[in-house]
Formats: sequence, structure tokens, C-alpha cells
Amino acid sequence: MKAIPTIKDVARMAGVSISTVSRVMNKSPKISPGTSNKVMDIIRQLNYEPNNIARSLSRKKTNTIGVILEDIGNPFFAEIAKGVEETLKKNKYSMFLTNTNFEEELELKLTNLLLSNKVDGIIISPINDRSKSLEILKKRGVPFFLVNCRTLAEKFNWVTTDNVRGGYLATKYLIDLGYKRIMHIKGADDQPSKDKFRGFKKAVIEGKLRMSEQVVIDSKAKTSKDGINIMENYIRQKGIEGLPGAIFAVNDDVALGVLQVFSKKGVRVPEEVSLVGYDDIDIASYLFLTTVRQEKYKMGEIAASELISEMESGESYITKQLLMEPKLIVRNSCKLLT
Amino acid sequence: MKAIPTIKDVARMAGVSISTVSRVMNKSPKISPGTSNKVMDIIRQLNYEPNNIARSLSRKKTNTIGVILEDIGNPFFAEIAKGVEETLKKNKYSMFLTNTNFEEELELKLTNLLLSNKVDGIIISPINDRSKSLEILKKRGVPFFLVNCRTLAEKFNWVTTDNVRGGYLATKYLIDLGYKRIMHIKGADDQPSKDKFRGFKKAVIEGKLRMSEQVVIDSKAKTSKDGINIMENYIRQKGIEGLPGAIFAVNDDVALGVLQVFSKKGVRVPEEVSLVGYDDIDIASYLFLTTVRQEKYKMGEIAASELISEMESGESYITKQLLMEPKLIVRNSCKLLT
DNA sequence: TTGTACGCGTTATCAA
DNA sequence: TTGATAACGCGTACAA
Repeated sequence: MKAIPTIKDVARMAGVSISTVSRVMNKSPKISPGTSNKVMDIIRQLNYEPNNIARSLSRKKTNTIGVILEDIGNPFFAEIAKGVEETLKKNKYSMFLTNTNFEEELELKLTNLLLSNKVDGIIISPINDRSKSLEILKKRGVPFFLVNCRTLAEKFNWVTTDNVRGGYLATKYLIDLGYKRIMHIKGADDQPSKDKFRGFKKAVIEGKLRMSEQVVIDSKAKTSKDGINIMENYIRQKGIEGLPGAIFAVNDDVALGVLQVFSKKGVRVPEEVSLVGYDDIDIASYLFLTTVRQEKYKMGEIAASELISEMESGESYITKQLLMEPKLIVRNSCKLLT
Repeated sequence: MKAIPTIKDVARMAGVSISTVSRVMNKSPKISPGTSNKVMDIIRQLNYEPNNIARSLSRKKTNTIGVILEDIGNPFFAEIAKGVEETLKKNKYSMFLTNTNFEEELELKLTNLLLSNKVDGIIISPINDRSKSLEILKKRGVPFFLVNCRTLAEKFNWVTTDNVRGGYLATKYLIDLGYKRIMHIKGADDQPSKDKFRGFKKAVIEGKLRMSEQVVIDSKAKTSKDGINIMENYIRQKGIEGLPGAIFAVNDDVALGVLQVFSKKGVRVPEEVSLVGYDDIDIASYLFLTTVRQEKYKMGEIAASELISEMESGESYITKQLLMEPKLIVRNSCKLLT
């Protein structure tokens, strides 16, 4: 039969006790080279691999980190995931990746799923900073690290981009180009979106413009589909003439949707409308989209390594809140107003 | 203390045996409403959640499916992953997602990792159809399903697109447009790439053209970076004048790289060169890239549901090999030769 | 250096 | 309808 061999089988065939086999597997120092070799032979012969489930139960440690992201289909999150995964791998952890699809209820379910699966820690990009999942994590005492979200009320650990600054950079760039009436396509009420809007306002005020003259689209834009809907709607209502000269979209994906609509309607970028995105996902460079770069991969790396170092040192009394610097990437989607 | 409660704690507090608690958790029918309620109260009060690790060990079933893809950063695979995940979720399974980064050695490691973690089944997009991982899976007797790969020698279960047909469609389209000299940027020696090339040849021969007059780039192209390198190299050697009028790239990502180089060098698409990609990832539509569509999400769905149905019925004596029809999506990256 | 025996948190079998 | 109790596969304190 091809029953999967257990530690027992190895022990029996090698004529030793299971503890000895266990010691060999874990490279315990107190083991004679003789028995070690004998056991190793059988292990290879049987192709024995320890059962991680049993091992985890006994060790009370799974060596697995749960990762909760909002949408792995989005390159922004995919990059974060990659950064996390590579870092975990280097530290002998595996990753249990899930995504919430921006659904709060699902986020909660996944959190509990990961908890049930006894992951050693969790990295989460929460739907918003007052998410129920965070409360649960806190209460359970599981080590966790937020990514792409800062919390104001709670002293959680997190790493994110300084999105106020990012929003400011994008907007100031447009203002410096000469635009006085700028559209901002807002995101949902997650912290990054709120921060970008804050940056937007800051630049507007600093530029001696009036917020009331800006076109703030109070959407909950997230995806390119949202971008399409929003822009189609806007044009249907106000017409192409109603379009301001410049647009700052909450993220690249949304900006892509806008571009899509524009090319269908024959609105030329940047000749007729200037457009700035956010994130700097790969596609942005192909489309020559001016945008604000976030170091996504790096962000994943940091979250993972910080979480691990917290877990392994047990230093839970230090709150780590890391703010990364965004960078304006100027390409070809904006023009100087003459 | 905030020690996580176990079934024992619940039992003690409810004044019943652990078997009773277990029965309540699993909604066993033979349980009186009275005790059930009593136990449920305690469960809620303690916020008890069963330990999935222990449960899996006892049940000899983890309700988890391992998924091995080549690159989740690539939207093509990300879409497959989404299809898999949603389907699994509907069937009360979770997904353990990993990616090999196109590295054979890593693929092997991950396969063993998933096996150690006792996943109930595996969905894999192997690096090639003779991959060592597949042998192992077969030997272990774990249910598994290939995605985006068909096997000729082995009777494995798989779902993939008819890539011979896809390659044929792309090439024939270019030939019908009037091109007699076409460049094909080949992929690695995975089955899909080989099939696309086969389709390419078929269309060439059927079109009464000669293979020797076609420009076959014998690359192992996978990513947009590969596309960039290949095209820069080509232009450096043969110059822009050396470019054929039409190109069929092994996938959209590679085509994107080509586009990138073209726009830098001022080569206009489709005015000077016609370009066809493969996959129809989201970006393709934004860039008006003519391409061959694969139903990625659907492919993931199918793999997951077929795998589950095999696992749950135990019908391992029936080999499932599913070929999906590709579709040519004509957009704006090719022009009729006049 | 090796073995015995118990524990990890569940499920499942068998009695009661 | 309930409760003991033996698995599940492994790690480990303790004894030898």
C-alpha cells in the first residue's frame, strides 16, 4: 500500500523509539552519529516527511502567517503579497493568503478562519481602521501588523505610505501646472483615501484656491470599473465641456477606468485633460500615467519582517508605526496650462 | 488570563462531557435541545472557536486545497486564483496559495510543503508537463488537478485552453490582414507555449507561407521585462527597418514589454507594426491590444469544482481533460496591409 | 544517548 | 441522549 509513513513506521523499521526519530528530524545534538545515520537511511528510504499538522499541534506553533488583503487581483496588493511572501520564506514561515474583496463581513470571517487555523501572526490590510477584525485580533492577543493603513485611535502596529503627503504632491503638481479647478475622485472611507483627500485639501488651500471651486467626487472608488462608472456618469450629466482641466484619482486602477472612458469619448490626455493617479502599478508606466509611487513590495517586506521580529522577540510593548515616503512620478498624462 | 478556550473549558463550564460539546459544534442530531442550548451559551460566552489544527489531525482532513501557480503578480494567474478561491469558498474549503516564480526547484519545495501540511488536494499550474512535482503528486496519491497545462504522456486531470487553436487564430488573423512575414516571440518550453507555436506553424503552412521566412524568436519569454529585453536586443541588432510588419507575442505581458520599447523608439502601433498578444488580461483592453482571450477565472472555477467533485465522490478512475475554446479579441493594434 | 509516557485539541467508537 | 476513552502524529520532560 502507499499509506503515508509516519514517525512510528520509521521508528519501527529503524528499531528505535519514536522520540529518537523525532530528535533526528529536529537535529537534536544529543544523538549518536550511528543511530542518526541509521534513522536517516530509513527516512530517505520511506520518503518520510513529518506531518505538519501534528507537529503544529504539539509545538503550539504553525510557522504560518495569515495575510488578509483586499484584492489580490489588484497589482497593488499583489506586490505587497509578494514582498510579504519572500520575506516569510526567508524566515521559514509560510503564508496563508486570503482576500476580502473589500467586504467587511468576509474580512471578519477570514480573520476567524485564520485564528482557527492557529496562524502565528497576521498581516492585514483592513477595510477601514475601525474594522471589527482589528478588535478581535487585539482581544485574542495574536501578533498582527497592519499594512496600508494607519490607525489614529488605537496603538496598533502598522506600515503605510504617508498618503497625506502623497495626495499633497499630486495636487500641488497640478496646481503648479496652472490648474485652478481640479477634480478629485475620492475613495472609500479607508484611512489611505481619507489621507489622500486631506493632502488634496492642503495643497488647494496652500495654493490659495478655494475648496468650493474644486470638483470633489464623493465616490467610494476602488477599481477601474468604478472609474468607468463615475466618469461615464459625470459626462452624462455635465457633458465633456463640464470636465475640469485636471483630475487626481484616488488610485491608478480608477485612473485607468477614467482613461478608458476618455479614449472611448475621444477626450485626449493630456491635451484636453490632465490626469494623475496613485500607487504606480506596472501598467501606469505603459500608459505614461503620472502618478504617486508607493513602495508596495517594500511595504510587504517591512510588515513581514517587523511582525516576525516582534513575534520572535516577544517585544509587544513597543508600538511600531512606520510611515513611508511617497514619490511623484512624472510621466506624460499632464500638461502645462498655457 | 486570555488563554484561548478549548473544548475542555467549554465542557467543564457547561457541566457536560467534551463529546457533548463536540456534538453540539458539529450539529449532531442526537442531542437534546436543552443541553444544546446550555452548551451554546457557554460557547458564545467564552467566544470559543474550535482549533482547526486539532480537528484536522483527528478527522484526517484539513478542508484546505493547495494551489501552486507560477506568478500571482501576473493578472493572468491572479484571475485563475480568484476563480479557484471563490469556488472553494462556496464548498467550505480554504485555499493555500503559493507561487513558484517559474522556478522548478521552488515548485518542488512548495509541493512538499503542501503535502506536509496535509492539504486535501492540489491545483497546480506546473512549470512544464514533465515536472518532478507531478510525479510526486501521482506517487503520493493526493487528488490533484492541472490548470493551464495539458499532459500528453500522462493521464492526469487538467483544464486548459486549446492553445494550438489560439495560436492559430492569432496568426491566421495577421495573415488574413496581408502579412507574409510574421514574428513570433516564443515562450518557454511549457505546454501552452509549445501549443501556441504549433498553432502558429499551422496557420503559416495553411496560408501557403514558408516557416523559413518567418521570424521566430527562440526566447523563453514570460514577463513584460522579457518582452523589453527581447525587443531591445532585436532592434539593436537588426534596426527598426529589420522589424517585420506583424508580431505575435506569446502572451500579453510580453506584448506590453514590446509596446513599451516601441513607444520609446517611436515605432507606432499599428501604423508601422501590427501586434497580437495572448490571454486578454485587463490591461490589454486599456491599450487596445488585439489578443486571444482565455477564460482565466472560469478555468480556476472549473479546476476547483472538478477537483472537489473528484475528491468527494472518490471517482479517481475517470480522467478529466478539459479543453476550453479561445477567442480572438480584435481591438486596435493591427492594421490591414494595403 | 535513548526510551517511556504524557500532552496538544479534536473526533469517533463503543458502552451505558 | 450522553460519557469514557482511544486514536490522530508528533514533541518533550523525565527517567533510565
